[in-house]
Amino acid sequence: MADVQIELPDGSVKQVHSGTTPHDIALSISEGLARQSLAARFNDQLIDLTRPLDTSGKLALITPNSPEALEIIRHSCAHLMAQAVKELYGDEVQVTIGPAIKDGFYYDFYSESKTFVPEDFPVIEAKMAELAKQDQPVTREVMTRHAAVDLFREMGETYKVELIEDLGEETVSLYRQGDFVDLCRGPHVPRTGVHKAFKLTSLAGAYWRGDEHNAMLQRIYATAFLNKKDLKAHLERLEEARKRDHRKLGRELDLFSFNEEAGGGLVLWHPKGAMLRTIIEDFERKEHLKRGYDIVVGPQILKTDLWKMSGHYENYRENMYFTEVDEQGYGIKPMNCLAHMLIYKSKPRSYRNLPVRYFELGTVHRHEKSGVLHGLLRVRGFTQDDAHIICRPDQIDAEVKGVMRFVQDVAGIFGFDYTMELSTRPDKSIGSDADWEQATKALRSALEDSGQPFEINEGDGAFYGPKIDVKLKDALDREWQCATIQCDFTLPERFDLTYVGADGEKHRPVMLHRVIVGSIERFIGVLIEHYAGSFPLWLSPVQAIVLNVTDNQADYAQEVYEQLRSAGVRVEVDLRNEKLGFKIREAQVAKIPYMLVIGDREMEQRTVAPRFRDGKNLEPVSVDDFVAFVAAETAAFK
RNA sequence: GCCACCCUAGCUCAGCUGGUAGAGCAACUGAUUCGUAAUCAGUAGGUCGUCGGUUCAAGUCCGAUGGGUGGCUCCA
Repeated sequence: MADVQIELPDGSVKQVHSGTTPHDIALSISEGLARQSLAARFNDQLIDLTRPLDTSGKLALITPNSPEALEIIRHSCAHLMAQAVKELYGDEVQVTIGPAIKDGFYYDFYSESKTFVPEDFPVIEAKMAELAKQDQPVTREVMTRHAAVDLFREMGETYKVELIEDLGEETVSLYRQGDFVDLCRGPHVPRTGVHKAFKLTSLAGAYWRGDEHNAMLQRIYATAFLNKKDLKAHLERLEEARKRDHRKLGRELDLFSFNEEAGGGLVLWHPKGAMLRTIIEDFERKEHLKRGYDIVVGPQILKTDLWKMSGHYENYRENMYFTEVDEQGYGIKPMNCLAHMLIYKSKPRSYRNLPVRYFELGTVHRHEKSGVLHGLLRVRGFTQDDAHIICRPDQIDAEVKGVMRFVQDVAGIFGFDYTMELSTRPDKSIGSDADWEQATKALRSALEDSGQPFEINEGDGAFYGPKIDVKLKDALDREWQCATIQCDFTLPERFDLTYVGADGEKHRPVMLHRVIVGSIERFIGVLIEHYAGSFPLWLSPVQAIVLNVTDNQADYAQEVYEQLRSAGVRVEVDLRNEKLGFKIREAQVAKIPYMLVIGDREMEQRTVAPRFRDGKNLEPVSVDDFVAFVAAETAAFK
């Protein structure tokens, strides 16, 4: 048998016989290492511990401390769950796929007769624990495609058969533990006994291969960790995240509500929520004016014929609301671009006056499928901080960069981390190659200039142009698209937008659709979770509340309240005959930044004693000083 | 839209295998005037999402429908 050279991470080289496994090598180092190891990395490829090595190369053992460990454990745990399900429900259920995902794993099952319910979880978990306790060896075997197809067909696993047939490989690898066999690339942990900390978390429907025309599978979500302590910590984190759910906080802080008689996905903004909106809208108007945008306002409904001309009727009709009066059809706007185009078209344009930047806090309505509605994050009526930049082709680059800076500035003010994606030309698209190339280049160069990492979604652009998407995360780490910049070649064409160039001829401008926060509703939803409801002073719907200790200071407290209110501070006063501790608690629960306590001392000295919501008491200050403080903080977006 | 689950007082929740509803908080009333996260006592409040069915009898079982939750598909 030929020798091979195995280089270990510490640089040492072991001379071993071909066919030696990573497990053997681990054992030669120490028994503890061999016992702990879960898998191995050989020349940048993850392999099983029991995989014979027949070439020289670099080997690293994957132990629980390795970054890859969790993913391998979760993937293996998905097999354990499938094994348990097969043992419990046997031929009633077919297995499909079961990958590791962020924070856990899932497995999709198909069954005509068995419907999983949450009550099955403890039963499945118990079976998993039983199989883990048996510490069955997990073995890999390789067979030809035909043999594998025959095997799974015999077992009645038609989904596996389909997978193997579509794989197009001559040989496939299977993993076996006990009586359970699954098609899988691996690698897997060596024994089922590795699984000590797992929990089934939820049930969901999922289409086979993600296609809604396919069968609906039953997906069981679960999670697994290296040990029980990590699992417990993870479950506690989830619990914490649920506390900052914007739907819960929205009710508790009395910001907004929904009403089923009004309709799903239609937000009712209560006074405090509407205040928050107003603050953000005022901020938006100011920031847009600063950056050379013009504010415009379009109508809520436009004639159906116009939506036909724009292509929305053809491509977006099922998402639109229509109405008819006096035999004239109208469409309620799902986007703001049409009115902006008409404004542009209202008079001849010169190349000298481009770009035009039309900004509108435009309220749109889209009929979203009922199952996708989600608090403020996915609604049917929302207001976008929408703008359309109509420019010469040579101006795209500078305009896109300007928008990117705008996005970064705003993200910085709110303290958001975000991820960015560039989506390029899809198969079905319109516009010339040159247009696409120029626009994509402009977007890419703006992204590169931003200095932030970004991902590329090849072929994921809109049919009318490439786009940049910026995504923010909610409390549960789900990503929500907020800002987006899209190049559009279609609408200027369809609406015959032109400008007169230096040559006296008519030319076609380019249009950029862009939003900075996206939908105000969604943004506020994410914002609530981001701040866990404790908004910074400049955003707080109520910035301060005046609290008197006893009735004795009621008149002075009222006077302070009026003084603050007329100075522009968003302030409330609580003169109820309650103990101070009670009033503080209520203000605290309402997450009001400053409580201004007034007792006899403050009344005598004509001051207020501020208490911040973190519990810290500040030195008593005069009302004027407090007003100045609020103004300074607000100006600094604190 | 699809799959599963949920829907009891304003909120959070109890209500066993069917025998026409209960708590805490909030609200209201009264007493208490008390300096940094809950003073005490009392009162009121629900045709158990809606419609239909089974049953002598349904919050509890069945069906439909509305809304919601977690996903899938789609998307700001």
